[in-house]
This record gives sequence, C-alpha cells and structure tokens, in this order.
Amino acid sequence: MKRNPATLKDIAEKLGLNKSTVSRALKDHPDVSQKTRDMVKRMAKKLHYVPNTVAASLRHKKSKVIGLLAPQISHFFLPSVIEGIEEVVHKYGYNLLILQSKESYEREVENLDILIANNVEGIIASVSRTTTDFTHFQQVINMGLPMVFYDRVVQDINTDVVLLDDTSAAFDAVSHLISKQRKKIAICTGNINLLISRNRLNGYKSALKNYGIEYNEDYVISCEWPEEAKRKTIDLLELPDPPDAIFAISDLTLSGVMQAIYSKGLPVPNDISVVAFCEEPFRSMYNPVITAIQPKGLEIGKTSAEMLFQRIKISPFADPEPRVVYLDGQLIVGGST
Amino acid sequence: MKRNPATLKDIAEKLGLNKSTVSRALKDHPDVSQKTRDMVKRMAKKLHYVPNTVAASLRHKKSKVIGLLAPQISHFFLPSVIEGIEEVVHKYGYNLLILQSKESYEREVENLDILIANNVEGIIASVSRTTTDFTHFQQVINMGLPMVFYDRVVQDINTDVVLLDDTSAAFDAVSHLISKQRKKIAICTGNINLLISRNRLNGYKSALKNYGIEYNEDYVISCEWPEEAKRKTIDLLELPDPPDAIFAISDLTLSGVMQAIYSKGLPVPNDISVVAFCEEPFRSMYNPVITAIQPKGLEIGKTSAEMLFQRIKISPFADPEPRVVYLDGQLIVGGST
DNA sequence: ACCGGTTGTGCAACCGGTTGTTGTTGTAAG
DNA sequence: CTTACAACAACAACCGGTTGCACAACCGGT
Repeated sequence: MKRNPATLKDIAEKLGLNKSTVSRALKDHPDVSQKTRDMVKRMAKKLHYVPNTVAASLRHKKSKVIGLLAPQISHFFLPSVIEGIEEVVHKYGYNLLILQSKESYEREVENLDILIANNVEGIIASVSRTTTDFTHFQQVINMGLPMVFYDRVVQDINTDVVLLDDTSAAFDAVSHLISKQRKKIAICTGNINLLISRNRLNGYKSALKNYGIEYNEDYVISCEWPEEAKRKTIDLLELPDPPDAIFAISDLTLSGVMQAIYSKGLPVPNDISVVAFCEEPFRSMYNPVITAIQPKGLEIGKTSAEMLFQRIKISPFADPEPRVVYLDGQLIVGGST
Repeated sequence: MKRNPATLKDIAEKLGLNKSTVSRALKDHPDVSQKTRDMVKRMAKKLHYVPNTVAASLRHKKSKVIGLLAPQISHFFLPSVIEGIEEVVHKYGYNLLILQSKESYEREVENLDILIANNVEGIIASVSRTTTDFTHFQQVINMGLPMVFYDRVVQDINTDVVLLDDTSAAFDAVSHLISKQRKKIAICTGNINLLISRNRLNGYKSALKNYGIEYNEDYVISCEWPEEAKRKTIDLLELPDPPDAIFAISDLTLSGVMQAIYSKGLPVPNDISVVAFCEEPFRSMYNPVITAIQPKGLEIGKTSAEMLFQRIKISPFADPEPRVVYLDGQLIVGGST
C-alpha cells in the first residue's frame, strides 16, 4: 500500500496547469489569478500535498535546517541548551539536526561535513574535549556558513561566541564560601584542556588571592567523571589537613563529590561546605540543597540561536564583527553553605 | 569570502571528465578504471569535496535521516532515549532530526508533515499528552513510511511499539518493599491520564493484593511536578498513621518525595523506605542511594531504532507483523530500602 | 487596424548527484 | 583483415520545486 506523496506535477496534471503555475499559486504569487490560486489550493489540500523541502532546498540552497554540534547529550547541561535552541529555531520556522561528537575529534570533523552535506544554513557548536586543531571550524566559517559557539569555545576564531562568565561566577562562588568563614577551600575541576575548566579555576584562584588566602595545590583535583571525582574527593577528605569546603565545577563532578562526602558521613555544611555549578532541577536532589551557580543552559541555547539567526538573516556579504556574549551565572544559596 | 563547496561538476571540469564518471569513480564503480578512480579521488580530496546529500536524497528518495518526534526534551528520560537512538542511527550511517510536540496535538501534526517534507526514511515517535485522534499517524504509516512508537504509544495502530513492562516492574518494586517488612506503602504516581501512570499504579495494587495487604487510598497521591510531590508527601508523612515506605513512579516525583523526607528529617531507610523509577545517574545523587527500577531510556532508544531499521531495510512491499516489545525494568537495590 | 501595456500562464533551465543507455576506443578471436 | 566484445567514459534524463523569460490574450487609446 505504498503511496508516494503528491507532487506539484500531480496537482498540475489534475488541473491541466503547468507545475510552475501551481508552485506560484501555492505561495500566493501575484502573477497568478485569484481563481487559479483557490483552485490549486483546494486540490493541494485534497491530495494532502506536502511540499518537498529537499527539492526546494536543493534549488535555493536554503534547507531551513540548523545544525547543532554537541560533544555529548549528557543529562545535565545539554538538554537545557537544546531546549533553548529548539525554542528559537522553531520560532523562525527552522528545524534542528543534532549531532554528537562523543568527545572525538574525528567525529567532530566528520559531523561538520555531514552538516554541510545537508545544506544546513547555520551551525551551533560546542567543541569536543579532544580537539586541539580548529582548522575544520575555520574552513566552515570561510565558506560563509554562519556559526556560533557556545560553552566550549574556540579561541581566536572569527565568529560569535556565547559563554557563561565562568571566571567571575567562580569568583563569586568561592567568595561566598569565604564569607562563610571557610579558608581551606578545595576545587574539583574538570579536564584542564577545556577553557571552561581553566576559567573556573582562575576564578577560584583570584578569589583566594583577593581575600589573602594562599593557593594550595593539594586542594586542587581534576576529574572528568563522577567515579573519579568520588575517589579523589575521598583522598582530599583523608588529608592530614582536610579542606572545609569544596567547589565542584560541574554537575558531574558534584555528583562524585557528594557521594564521597556521604560515604564519609560528614555533615554538610557543618564540617564541609559545598558549592557547585549545577542546573536547577538537580541542586535540590541533594540533601542539603546545594548552593550553586546556574549554568544557564536554557539562556545559552536561546542566545546562541538568536545570534545565529542574526547572522543568517543579514546579507552573506556583510561579515558582522564577531561578538562575544557573556551571561552571568547567578549564585543561588542553598543549605550546603 | 563566500566560497561554495566543490561539486561533482567542478571535479569533472578540472579533470576533463564527465560528472557521471566522477560520481561513479568516487563510489568505486567497476565501470571506471582504477587510474581514473585514483585521479578523481585525489582531486576530490584536494578540493575538499563533500557530496551534497540533499541532491542525492532528492534523486533516490533516501535522505539518510530518521525523524524523532518527542513530547518534550525533559531532563530525565528523553536524553537517555536520544542517546540510545543516536547510537544506533549513527551505526547505520543515518542522522537524526528531532522535533518536539511540546505536548501539543497541533504541533504533533505539523511536525509529522515537516518530517515527511524532509524525506525522512523512518520515524520514531512518542505521543503527546493531548493527542486523542491518531489518524495523522495512521496516514503516515499508510504512506509506507516505517514508524516505531516508544513509551507513550498508540493503541490499535499497525506498527511496532517499545515499552517498559511497567506493571510488572512496579510489582517488583513494591514486592521488594514488602520483603523488607514494609506494610504501609504509599505511592506517588503521575498524571493518571497516561497509560504509564495507570500501569505502574496497577503493579502497585497487584503487589499489595498478592501479599495480602489492603489497598489504602489515603496512601495514593498523584503529582506531576516535584513541588506538588513534595507538598503531598509532607501531607502523607503527617497522617496519623503515616506510611513506612514510598514508591515514586518517576524521577520528577522522586525528587519531590525526597525533598519532603529531607525536610522532615526522617532517616532513610529506618523510618521510611523509598523505591522509585529512576535513571542511573540520578539514583546516586540522593543520600542514601535510591533503590530503583531502571526506566531503561537507553535501551528503549536503541531497541526502537533497531526495530525501525529492520523495517527500513526490508522490502517496502513486505509489511512485517507489528511487534510489541516489553523491556524489563530491573530493580537495583540501593541504600534507601 | 495598430500600438503599448498589463495579466495570466507555459516553457525550460537549474540545483547536484544518480543511473540507464549509448558511443568510442582497444584488443583478441575467427 | 574483419567481427565481437570487452572496457571505459560521455550523454541525457531524472528527482521536485523554483524562477527568468517568452508568449498569448486582452485591454483601452489613437
């Protein structure tokens, strides 16, 4: 019972018209008489005509598709970002093609080609953890394809970028701990290749410096996964002079840190305080609720998409100045400090 | 500096060949001599040729794209499903176009047309909460487009379906509580319009019955959001004869339940035990780690995709028997029981 | 009857890759 | 020295919608 969807030609033949007339009629082109338009539209509805965007896309090279290149659809951050992007993309009548690089440089390169091959009109990207060479991105930009980076960005690249102001958010988080009389503050950071990790670490350092607390390398651990964070946090807590506060720079590391604290049975925040970067629904799953910086995934998604559409809508000849947008990550105080 | 990507014609002209020859050379068609193939491939690499899948798609009506129609990209369940689907889709060399219906019937219908317009080769769908008329799905199936439903399924429709065996998983969860000497077991269920909620409630009831425990309506609350769950759970805990165990049927309700328990300061599992349907990374964010049924989002995603590809790969004339696959939601014991 | 201008529609090329068919070589068999 | 048939490459149509241009029909004005 395979039945192909109706095409312009089908409508044209039924009505004894040419497909070009049908095409124009359906988009209310003024060249076509009102009578013909009505006739065509009625027939189109009757045949349940769905215009083939693939064909249209081939012709005018506009696919109405935006590509999203993400490292991983993890549970914590990306869903918020996608939600934000999707909202804007839908508003503009576009669709979203999502590809994961799975933190692999090769897949990232491959995925960029896939997006190009699919005639996407713009790309929103976050860089894989293992990527150190960024020429593939630069090539795409040189092709004139609008591109916006979020979260994990490429330095010295000639396009828009949306970020959390990580350094100052981290500064605020650590300052908050200090205001609660904490002096022995540990940080659980991520893969130090990532700008995010470095920036958050820098915010941590400058907060310490600002309040005259000495930076202690023993209090710095770097972890990519909860298990690693748990293990290394336990090591921290077993130091002769253990920290009295921990700053976890992501939801994933936070999970490990809290498991470690739970396992040692330490009361929070009495024996140890905790702050983290953590999305809203997750803060309150811990006991006590975590004092956290909002990573603002939703806003990052929305902003990236809006900036991308600004680039798409303007003439391809105009090459707007690359913009860097910093969003403020607000600190929300919970019971953990 | 707008530069369009190289096409077959570009390569052909540079080499004094015809584009058809170039096309065949690139796919190692035996009609083309080895020498020509090498020459073409070298030139293709040099020009960074990326085949335009849109054009190919138009020709042979294979877009290498699968459509995913989901109600909402929430944090808890869908990311796992997407991850699973993506893995399989990538394995087959396909891509994923994701659309959200946002629980709206109109958007669901619209999204189906978008998927068709994009020549998707198959659709994986979960039905919106507000959809009561399913003819749009049936139309798509009649067009011969392979389709698989997961999680929220359409009854009496002529295609494959992937589900968790909710009833028996809920039965197991409650039986586990009973085996831990719990007799006053409350349930925090979801929107009772959803089959899922009803099935999990039924599993709960039959477990009680099976062990001769009387069903008590005071112990049944129905909640859609964490706040609601928290409020109603507090009411439960303040009953003259409060429950000694709670069964939360989703991550969202679990979050509210735990907040309530935390706020009352009740020791878990001593005063109150907790089981829930909860994805892996979230169980261990609670203290103690929650005993939970795995909703198996990843497996549901993988299975749906695999079943879809089975339908895609077989001849379109063969119309395989619709299959219903139930996945077992395994109970993983944590410290909460 | 003749002209300039509008209106509505048809024709054909095009986007870029695919594919059935045809055409041109070269080589070996008869 | 034909004839036969590979082997290889060119040609052209096609997918379905879009779009510049041609063209026919019709209008009122001279």
